[in-house]
Amino acid sequence: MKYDFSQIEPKWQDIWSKDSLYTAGDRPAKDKFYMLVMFAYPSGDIHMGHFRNYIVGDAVARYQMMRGKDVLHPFGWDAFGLPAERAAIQRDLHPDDWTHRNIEISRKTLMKTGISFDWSREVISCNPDYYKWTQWIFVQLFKKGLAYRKSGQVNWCPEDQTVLANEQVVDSKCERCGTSVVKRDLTQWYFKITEYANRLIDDLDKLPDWPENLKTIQKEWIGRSRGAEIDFIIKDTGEKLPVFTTRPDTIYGVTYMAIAPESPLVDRLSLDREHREEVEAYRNAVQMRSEIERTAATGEKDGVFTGKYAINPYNREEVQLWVADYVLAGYGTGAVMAVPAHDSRDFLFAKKYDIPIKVVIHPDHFSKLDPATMDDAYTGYGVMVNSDLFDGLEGEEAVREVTEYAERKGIGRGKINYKLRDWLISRQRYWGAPIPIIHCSKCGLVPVPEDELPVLLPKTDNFKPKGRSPLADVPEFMDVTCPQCGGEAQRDPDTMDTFVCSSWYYLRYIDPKNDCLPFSKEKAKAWMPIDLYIGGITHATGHLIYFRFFQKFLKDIGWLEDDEPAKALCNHGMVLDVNGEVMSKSKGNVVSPVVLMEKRGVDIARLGMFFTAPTEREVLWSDEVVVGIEKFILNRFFPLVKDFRKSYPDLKFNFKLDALTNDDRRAYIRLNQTVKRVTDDFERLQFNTAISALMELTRDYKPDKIRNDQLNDLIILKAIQLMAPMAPHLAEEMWHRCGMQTSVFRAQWPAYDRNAVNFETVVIAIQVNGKLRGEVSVARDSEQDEVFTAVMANERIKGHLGEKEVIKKIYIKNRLVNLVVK
RNA sequence: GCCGGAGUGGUGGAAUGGGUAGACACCAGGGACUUAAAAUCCCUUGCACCAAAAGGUGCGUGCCGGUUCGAGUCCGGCCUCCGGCACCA
Repeated sequence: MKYDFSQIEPKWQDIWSKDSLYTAGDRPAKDKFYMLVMFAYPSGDIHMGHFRNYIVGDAVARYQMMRGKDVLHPFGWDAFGLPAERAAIQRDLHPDDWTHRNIEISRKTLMKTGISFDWSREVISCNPDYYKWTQWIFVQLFKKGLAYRKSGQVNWCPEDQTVLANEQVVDSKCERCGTSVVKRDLTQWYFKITEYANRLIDDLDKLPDWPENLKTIQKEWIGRSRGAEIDFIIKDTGEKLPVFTTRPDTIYGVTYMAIAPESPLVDRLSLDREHREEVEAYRNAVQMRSEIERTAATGEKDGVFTGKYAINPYNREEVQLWVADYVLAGYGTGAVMAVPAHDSRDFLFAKKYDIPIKVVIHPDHFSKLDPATMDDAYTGYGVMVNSDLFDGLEGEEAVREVTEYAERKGIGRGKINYKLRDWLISRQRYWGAPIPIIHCSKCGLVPVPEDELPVLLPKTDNFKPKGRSPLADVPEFMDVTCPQCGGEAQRDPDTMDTFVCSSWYYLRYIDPKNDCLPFSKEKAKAWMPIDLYIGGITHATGHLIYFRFFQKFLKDIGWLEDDEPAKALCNHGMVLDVNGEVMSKSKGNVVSPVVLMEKRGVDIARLGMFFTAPTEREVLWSDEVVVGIEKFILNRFFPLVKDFRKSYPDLKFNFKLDALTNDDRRAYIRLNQTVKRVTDDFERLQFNTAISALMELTRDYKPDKIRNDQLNDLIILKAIQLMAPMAPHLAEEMWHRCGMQTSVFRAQWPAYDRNAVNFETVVIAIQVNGKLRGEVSVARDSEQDEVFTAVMANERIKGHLGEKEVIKKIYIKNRLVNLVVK
């Protein structure tokens, strides 16, 4: 019996499409399930990693469909951005042409995989009907003061000739091209994501179905720390010098202060000539150092004395004011109070420059620290000493008291700081959504009126990167009149980071054709939140934070109801080559799913992927992975249809166990066990074990022993249903060969008969002193006494017991017996 | 350095609330069918040892200890690998 996938697959794909099997309604009529897979870059045809991502989503979508849910399972293209633009330039094509052409190719490939995407909702982020709303969201952010311009040091990629967000810089290199980034002083657009830092951390607790490790990564990235800001005073100028500290309880141990070299504070110090020269020389030297050199935490600390002093507001003590490389300009206030006795970095620095070390915390009431013998700082909490009226206070209480004192005296305040920086979203590239702002010399920054959106990206030949925005050299784009005063004005020449486009696509899917709104609130209310979101962990600190931020913002301005966009998140493992290496074009080790699909069929490829490892684990892919599963499908599973007896049983019927022969009863119980196992496995996305359960069912199914025709047919039909989410074409074909008229995906997911998941007899393990010594077969749920009688009759057990005394008997029903002997 | 996660046969992996470790596969070996091969089917397959055999014994989930009648699973201490953060005051 031949499984002719090349004929079967297109046949069903065609029928499913004609029957609109995957088309979701505007509002779900019953229980809904929003199944989302990550937005795809159309920078090349799809590869094994995409394939894996999408088949997992597909299996879930189909399973939920069969469970009777209304399923929304959309797909779309993250079509703006560097990868697409770079690919286009390499081929000497316009990004617009190349992107759309490539989407065509990739879409065709995807359609061949039979994935249940609702293509009627496809979204392409570089099309004006989409980026109109990306711009609309920008305007909303701008109106709330959450989109703003500021100047400062930014990361610049010399290769891509554009600025990058913090999240796009990995190990001081451009995440995309690997070029070392440099710092530049530029005025750029930012989204004030820091405003949401607290909620972005706290709301993680509302997400029990997100992976723990991902939540930890996000928490650390946002990096919340609680402490206090304390105002020191610069002697002579009298200027306030606020510093952030998590340890106000060490305030009396401050022996110097340090300012970041880049900090503008340094310029305002009015240094004497000698010190000014030294400080400037130091600042220049620091500028020359590479980012890597500077951030190597193990590296030497160095700095230069400014000749100035700062006054500690608690004890009026004057301490030296230094400029030091280890202080970061971008965190806190760009200056620190240094407590060498209780901070390791300050300790190293003080040792190097012979600055006093003053102990103000003792670990407890009995031990004392001696600065002369310390070889590192003591950084734990302890008892405050040498601290005036605070002496004797301990730990967090000490922190609280010192902070409250500052607030009372107006010399400081409690403060929470974050590592998270605002999100730099402007790019000096062509291929992105134009920033909808007009620069007017009279009115300043004026947002493009909403009824004039979108600001169309002109299809110019002037798109190559050159270090400044290509659009700046397109006068017909740049020159406009100011919407407020009507005077001559200029458009903003920058485009938005693609991560902006991909921060709200999940909402556009809900209402993809809406001309008047980004999406309808009612439809969003009906479909949101996303029930399961599947994608790689690579987006942990980027997209997966950004899209949570957008959700919260849109909720705040009344467009959404939930704090969080996605209830559950699944990170699938990577697909590597046989040697465990990442597949990449440059290495030439990319395995395309297309070749495999053409050779063995989509469903075999899918099952091979599912069977080889659980979803979250990485997979070393080779074609051998499909060998076992292919044999199973071709020789065992597909041929089940020829054993079908056309009795057409009611799929909801539960047999009475007494009415069945022994063999039939066993087969019936086996079936119900399998339904239960596969259902449980689907709930936790463990497709590998679902497949092995079906293999066992098939192995144990012996048609010549089954007397009851309805039972026989029930087994076959339910096995097909259980297989359907993973191997849709195969299952649909088998379903119809058994004479079923409607789609297997419209049939209800099998329920199991609760009275028939256990056999009447169980095999119980017999242990002596915890060691397995034999087995005994007894009736299910037997009482302790009967079981022990059987155990004691066992010859092998007798041998092990010998003359010894049984001092304890343990009986776990239906599992084991343990005899403790002496 | 800090924070997560993981270490199970030759390989991919099972074991879902402490309860028969190795399900289901791959690979390998043996056999059947065949003129032969492929395909297919059947058997063996954690390691070591004892036995002619039936079978039995010991060891075994990274290492060392603990709790328990019983530990892959819980606790403590290490080792290795992977991921994240990395001068964040």
